[in-house]
This record gives sequence, structure tokens and C-alpha cells, in this order.
Amino acid sequence: MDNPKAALIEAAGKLFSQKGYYGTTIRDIAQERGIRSGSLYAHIESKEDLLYEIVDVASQAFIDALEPIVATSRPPQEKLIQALAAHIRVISTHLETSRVFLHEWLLLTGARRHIIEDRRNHYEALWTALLQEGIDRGTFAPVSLRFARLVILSVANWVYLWYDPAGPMNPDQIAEEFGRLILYGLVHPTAGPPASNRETRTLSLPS
Amino acid sequence: MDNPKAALIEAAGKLFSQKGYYGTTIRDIAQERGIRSGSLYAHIESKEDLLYEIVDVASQAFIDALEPIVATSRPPQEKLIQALAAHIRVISTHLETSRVFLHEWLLLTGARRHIIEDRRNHYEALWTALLQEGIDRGTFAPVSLRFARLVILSVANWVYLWYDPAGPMNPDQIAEEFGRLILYGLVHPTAGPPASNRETRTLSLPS
DNA sequence: CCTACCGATCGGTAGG
DNA sequence: CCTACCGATCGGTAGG
Repeated sequence: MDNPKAALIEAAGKLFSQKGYYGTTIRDIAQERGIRSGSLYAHIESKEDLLYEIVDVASQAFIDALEPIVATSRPPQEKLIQALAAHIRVISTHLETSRVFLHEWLLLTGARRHIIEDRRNHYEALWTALLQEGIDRGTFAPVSLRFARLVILSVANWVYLWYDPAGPMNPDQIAEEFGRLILYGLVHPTAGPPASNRETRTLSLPS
Repeated sequence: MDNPKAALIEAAGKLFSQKGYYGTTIRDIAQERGIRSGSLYAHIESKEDLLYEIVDVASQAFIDALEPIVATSRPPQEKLIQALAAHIRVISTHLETSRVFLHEWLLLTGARRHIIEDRRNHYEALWTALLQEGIDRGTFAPVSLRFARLVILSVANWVYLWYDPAGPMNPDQIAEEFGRLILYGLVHPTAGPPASNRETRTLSLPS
């Protein structure tokens, strides 16, 4: 934070996450830092530099959190929940940066966009490896890797849109809840065909 | 399409979905229609009008598709998959509009934003009703309604980011695949504790 | 990090 | 739907 460039990136992250990249002006960012707009260019060369720095840090944080978990030898169910928890912890501790990464990274252009694309692919590959291992061990059903990964990453990524740091559940609890649903499904293990007239039975009982 | 305003909305939808709301200028939209930028204001009062019209139509399409399905009396598993299919069909048939709705609706301001917020809440309530019915019938496990709905809508909404009309699967097939995973989970029904040393055993066999 | 400023472009309007 | 144009604001620069 004593580093002026880092402070600039943090200010930009806050504003980009609130108003979007194009909705935030260089002057907004300067004002947030208490300096004049021209002064930003002592530390950056363009507005897109700020977007890239944010997305760079956030995307790396997701990979750094997942890699050690994939490398462990715990049971697949446990690894899946830990990986989910790691993902949600990154969102919760880097909420603004994660929002910018997940919502605005497509605005990057040229080589930088490709770098982030590669990093996203790497992250997805880590998840694929985790799932593949679970299938190989016979723990996970031999489902489509692509679809299983899409389910998990959809859920995990969507978190940035509703996560509230002041909410009642911490990231580990959220991961546990999501993980159970993804691992064991919505259908009750003991559920047979639908119990007809359950409502009727309820109505016939005293409330 | 003979209606100039409808043509304008379609052009705006295409451009907003490609470059974002702020990334698209009034002049871009005019050029797409082959007219001058000033001429747009014969049909709209502001740029935000176009965003609102797009988001209005798309958000209503999701509700219109889901309502009749919730009203049927099929088994909960079937309703869930049909509802998922309806959602993905809306995305596939209104791909650009859906992208704008799901990615840019937060840029709406004032009363219009509230209208769309209410509509989103209505849509979520329809899903909650579907899930609640499945629990009441004893088909679905008594999970957290909020989390089950979040899983489903995360997966369903994320589709707009990767769906490719030229891809090998149609919306119904995608819904079937996602639905199975959500209903029955990733863990194999017959899966016990992880089979230890499966790798070793594999290594000891001829390849 | 500031002052002073640039060329370009923005959403939108007046009058036809 | 067009011409002509507006005030404001944009990202960015020069020179200190």
C-alpha cells in the first residue's frame, strides 16, 4: 500500500468492480487516490494496464490456491470440497479483484487477453485432473469431464455475484453445502417414485 | 424487422453482446443500421432505452418459458430437467439478448433497474416453487432451497458464456446432461471408499 | 506528482 | 431520417 502503483491498482479494482471498466474514468481513479489524472501516467502507460494488473493477480491467485490441493492424495470427495473452498476463499478475500477478473477480463485485448485465456485453461485443466482422478479411482461416476467441470466452475464462479462478506456463512461452509449437492445430488437417496397425495395427507393432519 | 425500432434494438443487442454497453457507441449502432447517429433519436430517447428494451424482452422470455413448466404436474425430476431445457433454449434462441441481459443488466439505473430486479426475483421464486414441490413430495432431499437454486441458476446462467450454436449438442441434450448431474450427483451410486492402489494395480498389468 | 492542455469522441439536440 | 452542431468528457501527453 506504500507502493503507489499497488495503491493505484487497488483503487482501480474497487471502482472497476463497482462501475465496470468503461464506466470508470481515469479521473475517477485519480480522485480515489487524491491525485490529478495526469499523475497516473507516472506509474502506468495506459488504462488497460490497470485492468491487466488486476486480472493478472486475481487469475494467479485462483491457480495458486488450487494447485496444492490437486497435488494431495486425499479422497476425491474431500479434494473436491477443498478445491471448492479454496476457490470461494479467493473470491472472499479478493472480492473486488475477483469481480473484475470474472466480469471484465474479456475486455483485455491482444497478447494480454491470450495470457489470461491460457491461465483460465490451466485452471480448468487442474479441475479436470481432479475429476479424472476421482473417476479413475472409481469414486466419481464416469460422467462427461467437460460437463462436470462446467457445473462446478459455473457454481464457483457465480459466487462473485452474490457473495456478501457480512453474510452468515463463511467460504468453507458455502463450499461444504455446494460440494454436498454436487457430489450426492438433489434426489433423496431413499426417494422412490413421487409419494402421491402427500399434500392431502398433510391436510388431513392437525396443524 | 420492418419496424425500425425493433431493428434498432436488434442491432444494439448484437453490438452490446460483442463489445459491452459502454464499449458500444451510438454511432456504432447507427452504422450497423446504415443510418446517421442523430436519426436514432427519432425512435429512442436515450442509449439506456436500448439496453432496457433488450433486457426487458430477454428477462420476460425466461419467465414465459418457465411458468407453464412449473404449473404442470409431472414428477419433480422431469420438471427440473424441462425447466433447465427451457432456460437453455431461451439462451440459444435469444443468444445475443440473453448475453446482454445476464452480463449488463446491472448497468441499468433507477426505476428500470428495480423492475428487472423484481423480474429476476420472480424468476427465482418460480424455481424455488419447483424445488419446494420436489421436497414436499419426498423426491428431493430436504436441502437448502437457496443453495439448490443457486447451483441450478449458476449452471443455467453460465451457459451464455460458452454456448456455441454450432456445437454438437442442442439445448435439450445439454439440459439432460446438467440435470442428471444435479439430480444424482457426481459420486457413483456404488462407490465405496476410494479403491487404494488402483494405479499400482494398473501398472502391474500389461498395457 | 502538478499544471495546462491536446485531439478525439461521447450522448444528444435543433431544425429541417 | 439527414445535416450540422452542442457542451462535456474521454484517455493521454508535454514540460516542469
